[in-house]
Amino acid sequence: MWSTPHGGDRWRTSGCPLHTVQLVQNEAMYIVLGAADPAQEGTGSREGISLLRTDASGTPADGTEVLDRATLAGALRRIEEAEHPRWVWDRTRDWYPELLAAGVAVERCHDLTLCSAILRSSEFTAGTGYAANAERPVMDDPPPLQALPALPAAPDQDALFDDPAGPSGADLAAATDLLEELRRQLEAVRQSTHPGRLSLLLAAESAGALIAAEMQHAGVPWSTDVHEAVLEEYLGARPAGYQRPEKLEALAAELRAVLGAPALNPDSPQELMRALHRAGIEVKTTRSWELQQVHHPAVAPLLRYKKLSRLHTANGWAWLDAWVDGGRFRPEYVVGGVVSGRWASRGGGALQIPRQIRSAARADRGWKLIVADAAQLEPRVLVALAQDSTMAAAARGKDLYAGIAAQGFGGGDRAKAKGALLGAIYGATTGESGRLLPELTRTYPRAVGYVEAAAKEGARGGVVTTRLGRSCPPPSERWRQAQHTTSAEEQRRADALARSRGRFTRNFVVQGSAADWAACWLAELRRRLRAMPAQPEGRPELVFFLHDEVMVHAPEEAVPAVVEAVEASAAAAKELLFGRIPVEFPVSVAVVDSYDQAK
DNA sequence: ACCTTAGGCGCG
DNA sequence: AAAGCGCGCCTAAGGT
Repeated sequence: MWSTPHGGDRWRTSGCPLHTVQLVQNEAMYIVLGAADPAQEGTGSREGISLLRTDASGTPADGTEVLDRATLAGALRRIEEAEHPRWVWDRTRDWYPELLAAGVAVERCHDLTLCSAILRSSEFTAGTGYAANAERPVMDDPPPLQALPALPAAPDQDALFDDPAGPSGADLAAATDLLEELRRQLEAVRQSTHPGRLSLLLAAESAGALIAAEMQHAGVPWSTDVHEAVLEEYLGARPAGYQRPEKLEALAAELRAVLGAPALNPDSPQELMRALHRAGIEVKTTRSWELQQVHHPAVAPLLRYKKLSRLHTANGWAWLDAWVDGGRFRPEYVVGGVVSGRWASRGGGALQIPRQIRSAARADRGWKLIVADAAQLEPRVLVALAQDSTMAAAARGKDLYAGIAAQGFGGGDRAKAKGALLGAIYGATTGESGRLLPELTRTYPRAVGYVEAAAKEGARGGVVTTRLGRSCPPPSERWRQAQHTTSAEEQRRADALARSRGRFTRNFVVQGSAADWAACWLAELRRRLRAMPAQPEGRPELVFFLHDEVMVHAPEEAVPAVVEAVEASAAAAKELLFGRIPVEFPVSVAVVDSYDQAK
């Protein structure tokens, strides 16, 4: 029986069966890659790559080896095949794209920069002194995204390591320094309050860095023809230069006529607002949802214009020119780009591919897309975190919200159940979900209590932590200053700031733990895909990942095995995070020719 | 001529 | 049907 009437750790969540899943392999040998250390090697050359072997505790196994840049890729391939090490480097994104371009893939790594960021802020390592010692130039935060030059659609990867100004060039850290940092990190994990969870998180994060580079290398198979056909259908023929497409211009003309504003530029919110007011349409903003409430002949063409204009500017011909090359869409994924552990992206809007154009993402002939997403991931993660037995019972089926409604919540209305639960996770205060919160709290005190506690901790300036140990940033100095004030006016501002931070931390524990789960899912799936035998056409490849959704491009013969791997990996991720608990994390899997056919 | 911010909207 | 979380990217608008 997994449910006991009161208190304590009611579910057995310890004893993650790490041996069943090889995400974390402690027996793996580490090989540190960095610059040859001039002091030790006496070469004085920064061109050489130094390679240090260590055992699983970070103790050097034998002497260093210095590799020539020109022969590096070949040497790494041989070592990878013979020794299956865990490669250690400062930043995966500095090494791996070039290795992939040279045809070298590695099984696993330890990304010192990403792991450093986690360990520095994690509450689990607060007592280890790691944070105080980690302030070293090589482990500094990556520069802000705006400071980085935008990448072209397909980075020129012809020449391996021949760019002296490249990231693995002159600023490469000495391997001996990196080894020292690795040992500090391993020690921090050992001394932490949850070594098992943290080592899992570091392994998953590092695997994510490998996967991000591999996905950018592979790209999403993308049909320019299909995309252009969609654009022509919605917008008309491709315009010359920077003109509006035909159908967009026609809508603009209609709008000008209906509003009696012959010079109106509908792209200008200010002009649009004035024209709407002159026509007697009293809106406070020009947002679509507000316009939808209004009955006026201008509304329909305006909404249509906005929709098409969005398609044209965000994912039109210019987007195709910039981001699709050689039949592949190659966005850049930024692992560690979101504090919650989600990935960010840069270029091409990879996290916002609109439904309108998803038909252009299509499998090669003889191949399929396997599109899988975790059903209602965040609510299920909350159930597991909070160990809410009542809600777990509602989560037995495939549809958690229907299960909650079936337990009588909201008068059995599924939409109300969904709204209330998501509202609790996001911190809604008004509207229907706000009104339903008391009932939700009465019915599921543990689940609601869990996010309420996180909100309370954040509002008082505290830090909260995900299941595997990723902690949110502390409040800024300005936030803390604002909290003790005397004037009533400033106190209201301070309270608003406190509530805002509360909503952030409330959501952080759920979104971040869901990201923990997804990272393990993805890493385990990659491991299983790599273990599959190659088909004559090639082997399955991960081509896309979006928070709780993955896409695999695979030869048809491999499809059943891929589907099985997707599902097994989801089950494995659950056990890795929570052990054997009575909560399922079902994935819905679609085998399709194009992305739009999936849900 | 550039850079930043705001409004708006796409995705989860 | 929309407020409450996390993002990126577009244009217009308001700076310097």
